[in-house]
Amino acid sequence: MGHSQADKAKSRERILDAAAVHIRELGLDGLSIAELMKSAKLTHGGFYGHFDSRDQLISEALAKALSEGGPESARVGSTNGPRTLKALLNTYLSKAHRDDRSVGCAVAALAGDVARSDRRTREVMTNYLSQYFDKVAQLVEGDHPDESAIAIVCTMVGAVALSRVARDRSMADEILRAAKRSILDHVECQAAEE
Amino acid sequence: MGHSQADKAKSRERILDAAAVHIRELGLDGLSIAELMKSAKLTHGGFYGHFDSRDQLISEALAKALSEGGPESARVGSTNGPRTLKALLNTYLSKAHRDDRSVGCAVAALAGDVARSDRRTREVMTNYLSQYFDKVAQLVEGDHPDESAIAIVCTMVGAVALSRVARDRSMADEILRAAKRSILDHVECQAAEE
DNA sequence: TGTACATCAGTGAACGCGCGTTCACTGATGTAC
DNA sequence: TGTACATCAGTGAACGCGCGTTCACTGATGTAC
Repeated sequence: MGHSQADKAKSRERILDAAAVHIRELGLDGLSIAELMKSAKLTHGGFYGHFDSRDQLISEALAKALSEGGPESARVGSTNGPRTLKALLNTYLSKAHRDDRSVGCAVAALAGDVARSDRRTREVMTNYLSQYFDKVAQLVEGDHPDESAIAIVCTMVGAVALSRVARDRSMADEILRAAKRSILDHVECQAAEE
Repeated sequence: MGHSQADKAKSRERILDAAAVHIRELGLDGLSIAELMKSAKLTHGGFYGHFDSRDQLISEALAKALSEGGPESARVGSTNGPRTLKALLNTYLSKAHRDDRSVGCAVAALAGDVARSDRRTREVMTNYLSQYFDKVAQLVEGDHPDESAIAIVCTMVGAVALSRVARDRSMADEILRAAKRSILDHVECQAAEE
């Protein structure tokens, strides 16, 4: 085994990447360090050379998962993020996003888990939400863009979460469709008011 | 110890009541049978006299939690449930509902957990959602009450979940307020259109 | 260039612990005479 | 009414297991001469 700083940093990155996937698939409680280290092609004992504790890993993995965003979905405002509300909704409220939790939006997958978690983990998602609201606000017009943006994000997150619950395929699809239509109706309706 | 059927049924009910609270507080993974039985004033060995397995308990406890609804919130259409959309939102999107998960809406608390759960557990929440959408649809007017109702429920659930994540109190409150205002604006705006 | 040594990322056995589950037992109650 | 027995809800010790965490060790690489 080598021991350059660069190699160690790469291992840490590999663990974190795997963890960001694991938590979205299995939930915060579902991640096991032994399984995680297998995914990163390492033995479980090595974990504590990179992280102080499971809790620290979780909060860092959540940050990583959030930064990956979703299927281009959450990366609003980034260079290649969606430029319109409609484009955002088309990716965020897509069947592809619903069906692949492992690379999707961590808010939709983990909000319930994070609400029960420790201070640091909640802070990570809180900070992300705050920025995310702002970015979505830039995509909406009307008298209260900030208020609208918050409500739109609530609808988006709720829709993906509920669509993943529904065992009935047509109901699951209908949830995504209804949320998208309703959000677009809302902004059009408000625009017409002026 | 007695052994009448009535006594046994009462014990089972006590376990189920406690479980419905535990899962909302701790998540589906957070419930421990030993802790649960302590809450029900029994020893943990007795559990299997009432349930076949932890999984069976979870799906029944979820049904129980859902039927309890929330702080009068989810019991739309029941005798003492809210009669208007505004009344529903005032209870569902209240600080009291956000701050007491243990008796609140199980969808807001557990949608993410249930999405990762077994078939039976997902079915329980799916069936509940289907009925809930219908009940909310009865409270909205406009051209597409079903579609609107689904989107409204997504917004409500998302808002409570995100408000529970936010560590910043004012941000948490703002999420509830924005969701409420936005939903009411939406229905008014659509009504004005006609 | 070649050898001797120091470094330290990663290994894998071991730890105590709490989990879900099983089961032989207890003892209060209901039933039979 | 009083005694003997059957029932069975609940008890509590025990099970194997996987968890998070620790630690003495390994062995490939970098450095010194």
